[in-house]
Amino acid sequence: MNEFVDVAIPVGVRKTFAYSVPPEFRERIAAGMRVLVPFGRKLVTGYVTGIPDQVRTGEFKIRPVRELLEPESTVPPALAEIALWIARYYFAPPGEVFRALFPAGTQVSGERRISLTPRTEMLLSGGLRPPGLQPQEDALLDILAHEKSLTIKELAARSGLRGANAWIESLSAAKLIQMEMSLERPRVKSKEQLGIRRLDADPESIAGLTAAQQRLCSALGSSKEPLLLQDVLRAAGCTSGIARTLERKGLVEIAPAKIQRVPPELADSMNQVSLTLTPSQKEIVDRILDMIRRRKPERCLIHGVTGSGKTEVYLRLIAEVLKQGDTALFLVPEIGLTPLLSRLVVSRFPNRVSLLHSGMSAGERFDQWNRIREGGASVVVGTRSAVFAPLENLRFIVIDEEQDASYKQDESPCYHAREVAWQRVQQTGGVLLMGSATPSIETYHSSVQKGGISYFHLPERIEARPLPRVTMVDMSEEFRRHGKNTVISVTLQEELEGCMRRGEQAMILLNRRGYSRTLLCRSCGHVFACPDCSVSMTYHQQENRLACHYCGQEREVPSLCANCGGPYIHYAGVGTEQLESILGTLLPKARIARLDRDTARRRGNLRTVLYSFAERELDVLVGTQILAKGHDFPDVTMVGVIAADSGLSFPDFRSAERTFQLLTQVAGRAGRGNAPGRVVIQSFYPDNYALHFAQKQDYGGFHDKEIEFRKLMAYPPFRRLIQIVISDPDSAKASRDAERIAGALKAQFDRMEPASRPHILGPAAAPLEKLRGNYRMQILLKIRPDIDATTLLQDCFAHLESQKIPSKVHIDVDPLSLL
DNA sequence: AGCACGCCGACT
DNA sequence: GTCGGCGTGCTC
Repeated sequence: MNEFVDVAIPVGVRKTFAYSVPPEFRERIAAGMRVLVPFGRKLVTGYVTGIPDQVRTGEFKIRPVRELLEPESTVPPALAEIALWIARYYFAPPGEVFRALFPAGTQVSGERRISLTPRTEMLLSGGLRPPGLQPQEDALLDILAHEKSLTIKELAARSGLRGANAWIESLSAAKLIQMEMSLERPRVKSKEQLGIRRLDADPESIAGLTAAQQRLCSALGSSKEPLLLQDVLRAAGCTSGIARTLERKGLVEIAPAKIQRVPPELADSMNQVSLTLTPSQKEIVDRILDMIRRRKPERCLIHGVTGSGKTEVYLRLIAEVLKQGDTALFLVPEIGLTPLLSRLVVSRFPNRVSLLHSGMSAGERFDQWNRIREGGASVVVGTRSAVFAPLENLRFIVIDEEQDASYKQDESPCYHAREVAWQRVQQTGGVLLMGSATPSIETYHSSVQKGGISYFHLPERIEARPLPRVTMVDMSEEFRRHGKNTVISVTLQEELEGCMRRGEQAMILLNRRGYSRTLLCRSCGHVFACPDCSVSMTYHQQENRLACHYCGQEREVPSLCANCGGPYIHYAGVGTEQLESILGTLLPKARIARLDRDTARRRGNLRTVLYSFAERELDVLVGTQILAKGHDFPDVTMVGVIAADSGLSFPDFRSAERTFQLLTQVAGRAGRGNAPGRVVIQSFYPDNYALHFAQKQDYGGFHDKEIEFRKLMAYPPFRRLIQIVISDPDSAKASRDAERIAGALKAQFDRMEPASRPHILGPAAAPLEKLRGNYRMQILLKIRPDIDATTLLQDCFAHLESQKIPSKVHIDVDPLSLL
C-alpha cells in the first residue's frame, strides 16, 4: 500500500527510479506530486509518476523519499498522465517532461555540506590536534576550522589535494567531521509582504476622515482582498502613518499576506464593444457548442481569413463553457499574445482569466500557476507551455493560428502543443478548436479529406471587406529591363508613392535580418563564415559587426579578405536594416521604422513601434515575419514583399507551405479598413506554386498541389517522421555514431514485414552541417501512419540504449523543421 | 546532469 | 615513478 513510488528525476535518463515511502507519507503521496529524494550523493526534486504494486527488490538498494514538496507542488493526476504520454510519444526523459509541467525556478535540490564536529572544533580552537592523522587530513581540518561549512567539491578544490575525497571519507569515518544535507531553496516562491485589506466599517467612522485618509480608502477600492501596502500608499500618495491611523480606527487590516504578482495585462481592462455574430459565425458557435455539450472528445478547425471574426467565435464558446462551470484554455503563438488580445479576454471574463507566457517574470508565472491550480481562474490565455496549465474540468481548448511553428518545442521534450491539447481534451471529453487562415497541411488534410476533424469555413471578412489585390513582380524581368540589381521594383515604388500620397500606411516584408547577408571577397570568392556554424555571417551596420544568426557570436568587420588578403569585399544580400535605409532614400518624406528580432530585442520596443504605427506616427513599417502576425492596422493599404522566394531555397519539405502561409498572412494585413488593399510580391520565381497560389489567395489550390507532392515524396501527412540528429565536435565521430545507430535501427526494421517497414534516410550530413561547433549527422525515419510508431521507437531504442550512444543524440518526433 | 572509476601521455 | 586526461557507466 503506497509502500513504493516510481519517481522521474530531471536528468537525461529515459527511465524512472523506485523509492520507498516512509509510513508518514503513505496517505498523501500520489502521482503528479513533487518529492525530494536522494539521488547519487545529492538531494534532488523528483516527480512521482506512479505507484507500483510491487518493486523488483534485490537489484538495487531502494532509498526512501526524503520529503513531500507540498503544498505548492502537485499537479492534477490527469496532467501526470499527459506527462507520461509525452515521455512515451516524443521519446523524452520523463524527468524532463515533468519538469516542464511546473513553473520555472521552483526546483529544490540539496548537497552534502561538511563541517567540523563540535568536539573537533573545540580541540582545534584549543590549539590541540587529533592524534595520528596524515598531513592531508590535518590540512583539511585546518581549512574547515576557518569555514563554517563547505561542500565536498569546495573543500576538495580549496585543499588542492588529489584524492581529497578519500581523505574526507576517512575523517568522516573517524567522526572528526560531519556531513549533512543542506537544501538549496527554490529561486521562486510565493511572496509575502505587508498587505492592506479593507474591513467592514460602520458609516460614522468613515464620515470624519481626513483628505489623505479618504484618498487611501479610495485607493483600496471596494474589494476585501489584501493589496500590497506599498502599492496602495504610492497610489494614494500618502505615507504608512495614514494607513496605521486607519488601522487603529478599525477600517483596515495590515498584515503580512501572500501577494499575487499580477502581470500588467491582467490588471487593466478595456471597453467592450458588443459584437453581433454574423449568421455564419452563429452557425459555427451553435454547432461547436453542441459538441461541447455532448462531452465526447472532438477536434474542429475553423478556416477563416484574417478578419473573418474567429476570435469572437472563440470568446462566445469560452463564455458558454464557463457558464457550464467548466474551464477553458486559449493558446496563441509566441508573438500572437498581444496586450490587446489579453485585455480583450480579461475584460470579457473579469477576474476569471489567468495569463501564462514567456514575457512574464518567473514570479508572475509562479503566482498565476498557483492561482490556476487552486481553482482561482477558469480561463487561461497563454503560449505553448500554457497547454500544461493545471486546470481541472478542462472542456475546451482553442489553438489560434494552429499552423504556427512556435507550438512545437524544439528542444527536449519536443512536444507539439496541438497534440498535447488533443490528449488533454480526450481525457475530459472536451473539444479542441483550431483556428487558422492558413491551416497546416496536416490539419486541413485530416479535416477535409481524411475526416476526424470537423471543418468550418469562414470565407468572408466581416462587413464583406474585399480581399487585397495581389500583384506579382518578376525580378529577373525587372533586372533585364532596368539593368541594375534593384531591391525595390518600379511597380512597388509607384505603389508606395501612391500610398504615401494618399496618406495611407504601408508594410514591407523582408524575411532577412541585418544589413547584408554575406561578405564575399571579389578576388578569391572567400565567404566570411561563422567559425562554429556552417552559415555565412551577417553584417549589421548599426553595431558594425558580423553576427552569426544561429549561434549568436559576433566578429569585427574585416577590411581585408581573411583568405587572400585582398581589399575588395563585396556586401551581398539585402537585409531589413539596409532595406530601411533604401526606403528612406526612396521616400524621403516618409516616417519609417523597422521591426525585427534586432529591434524587438530591446524590451518594450516592439510594443512602442507597433503602438506608434497604430497611432499613425509612422508611415512605413519594414520588417521580418514579425510583421505578418502583429496587430491589425486599419490604415495599412499596401503591403510589399521583397524576396518572397527566400524561404523556398531552404532544404526542407515544408518550405513551400511556410512561404505560402507567410505570404498569405502578410497579404491579409493589407486593407483591413475601408480602403481596398494592394499587395506587391517580388520574386525571381513567380511561377513557383507557393507564390502562385499565394497571389491568388487560393488556399485550396495550394493544398491540392502540395498534398500531391507530399504523397509522391512520402512526407507527412502520409508518413510520420522521426528525426535523429547526432552531433559531435569531431565530424568523424558523429559519422561513426550515426552509422552505428542507423545500422542498429535497420537491423530492427529488417525483422518487420517489408510492407510496414519504416524507411531510413541517411545517415547524411544535416542541412545545417555544423552548429555551435558540432558536426551534425541526420537520420530520418519515415513511418506509415497505421504503424504504432511509439511502440516501435520504444523497442528500437530500448535495444539501442543498451548498446550505448556516445555523442549527443537529439530525437525529434514529428519534427516541424528538418534543419 | 554530475560523479566515480579506469586506462594512457607529460612532468618531478 | 606520479598526475591527471576524459571515455564509460551509474544513479532507485
